[in-house]
Amino acid sequence: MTIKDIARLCGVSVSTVSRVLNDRPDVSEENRRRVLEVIESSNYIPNNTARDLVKTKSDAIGLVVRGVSNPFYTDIIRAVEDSITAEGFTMVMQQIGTCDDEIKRGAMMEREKRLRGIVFLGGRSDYTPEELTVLNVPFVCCSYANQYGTLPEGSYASVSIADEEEAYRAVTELYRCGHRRIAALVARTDDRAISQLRYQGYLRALADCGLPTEEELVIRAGSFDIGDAYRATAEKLRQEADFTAVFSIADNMALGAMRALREAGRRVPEDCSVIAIDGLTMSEYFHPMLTTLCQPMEEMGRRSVEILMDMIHGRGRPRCETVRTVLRRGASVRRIN
Amino acid sequence: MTIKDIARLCGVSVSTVSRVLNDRPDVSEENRRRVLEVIESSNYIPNNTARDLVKTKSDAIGLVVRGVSNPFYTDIIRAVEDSITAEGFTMVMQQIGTCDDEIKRGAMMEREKRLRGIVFLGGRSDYTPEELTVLNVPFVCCSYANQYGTLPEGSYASVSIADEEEAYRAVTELYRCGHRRIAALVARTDDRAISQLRYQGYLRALADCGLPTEEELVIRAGSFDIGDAYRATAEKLRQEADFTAVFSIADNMALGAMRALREAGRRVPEDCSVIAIDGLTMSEYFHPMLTTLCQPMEEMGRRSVEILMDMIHGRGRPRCETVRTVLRRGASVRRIN
DNA sequence: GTGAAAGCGCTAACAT
DNA sequence: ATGTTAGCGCTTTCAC
Repeated sequence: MTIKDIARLCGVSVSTVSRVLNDRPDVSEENRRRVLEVIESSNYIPNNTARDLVKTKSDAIGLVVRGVSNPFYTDIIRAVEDSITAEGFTMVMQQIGTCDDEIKRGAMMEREKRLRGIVFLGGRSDYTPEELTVLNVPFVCCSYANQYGTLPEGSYASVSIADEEEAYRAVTELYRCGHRRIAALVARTDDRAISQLRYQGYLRALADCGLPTEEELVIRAGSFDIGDAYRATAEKLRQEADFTAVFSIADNMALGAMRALREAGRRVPEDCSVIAIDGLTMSEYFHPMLTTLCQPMEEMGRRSVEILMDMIHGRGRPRCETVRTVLRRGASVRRIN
Repeated sequence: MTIKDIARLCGVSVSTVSRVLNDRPDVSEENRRRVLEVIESSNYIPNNTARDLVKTKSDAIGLVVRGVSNPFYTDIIRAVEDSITAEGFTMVMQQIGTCDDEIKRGAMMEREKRLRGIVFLGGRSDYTPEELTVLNVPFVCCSYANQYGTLPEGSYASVSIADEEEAYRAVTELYRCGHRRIAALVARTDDRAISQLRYQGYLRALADCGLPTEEELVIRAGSFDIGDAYRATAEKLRQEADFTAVFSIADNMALGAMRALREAGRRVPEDCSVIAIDGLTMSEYFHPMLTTLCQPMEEMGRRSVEILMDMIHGRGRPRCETVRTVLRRGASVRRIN
């Protein structure tokens, strides 16, 4: 069933049918009604492929997700998908490994799929202007930004929290509660992305509080995976590392750490406090409830798509939005002063 | 950059370039090399849209996810996406609400996107042959099956656990541990899908164990959402319902229930045991560790795509695979006999 | 082995 | 207001 068949069935030309299909005004009411009727009764659905071809563009937005093991992305993916669909576009999602280059993969998808835009979830924060030249459609970085300042103002879009500052805030919160031996649970300290940024916030907070930086206090999990965090924390505890609080760069990792603490006989928060950043729903159900800086995930997904749409429709330059976290006080942090 | 440009650059015809692009044998080695060279150096990527149009089919597999709030789907979505990409196809994902009709949405997508196949995640279990006629491409039901037997053998494909039986198994496990007052935490009892099937398994188990069915023992959450499960359980506890164990139809819901129990002053498992079905990674990190029947999620996603590929490539009829769960004993169930 | 040409289903001038 | 027609970029006969 093609547009031709509909045209024949209605006794009109294909252009008339096409006009009805695209809600053009220049069709007589009578013809419009007839065409609509036939379309309805024949169950006709236009071939998007043909439409895309002639318009030399599709209705697809690519979502490139880097690092699959973080449940933090789940809610964002949902919000992104919802928004994209609500805007009349289609989401094509592709996951890539932590070692893959999201820009290259995005560029591939862009051309193969004739994408109209791309949302990157969880990428590096230090793109160079040169490597971005392969991208010819608007894109927006969701949940991370160019926080190393390697890109000129206005040349890219992002929606994220201020990772370094929020980490700083979390750590000083522990300091205010009297903690002086504060450990950091990180994925890596050199990923040029979220983990490194939050680690830097941790370091700055320690410095500002007049606390020394010690390798003993850094728990390196290697990834954002809950199991890795659990094992790394367990190992650190086995070495009898001395700390009264843990700042985890992610909720997910904090939950792994809490199990390790528990199994090592250290109660949270009596023997060790835990604070994290992310605000997973799940964290509210743990015992003790995790104290965490909540990212507005639904909003972040939504805003990302809004910015992308503005760019696609030529409304304004790319812009970077920084959203604030909200401290959700659970019961995993104890005052000790 | 189109195929024409490449042809011109190489001094050959578009057909020759097309042949090279599609790995046809009938091209001279010399031409092939030249074309490949130019393609490489010019960064040319074929327009998939045009290819799809002429082949009257795309490389897209649709993933229709129904009910967004269940973290159980996360891992499956990942496995499905990985497998689809590995097979050289593209995943187009669409989420739909619990009230939407997945078959209708699938049919829409099928035609708009020229899908080659569809994976349904979380649908009803009682399709009629008639309503499936709108689907003209192979599809596979992932994580649920036609367990009401409304479809003729060999007319659909699925990968799932035997929901009713696994629920039966979970409940009898509680019985064996001495529990006689066993509550069921369900989403609904009439959704013609997973919740109802597992509830039926619960009922059968009670009957076989000679235990009466009581409304007092049914906690109706209305959805699979953790918050709904938490609230429903809290409400049931406020009514001082009398039970020593809870069978939750999903891990996620069990975690909500455990918080409600804790807040009501009931310790798990000392005062109340909890068992569930799903096997979320997260459940291993809760305290007490949740005892649950684990579904092989990664395998389920992978197998679904394998079956779909077989159907797309005309290898064999649709088939239904039932996978077994594995009991992961946590610490949430206590023997009381 | 290679090229010319006819479409795939649709949109968008352009003509009427 | 409506119809005619030329492509969009590619694959695939069908000649040569």
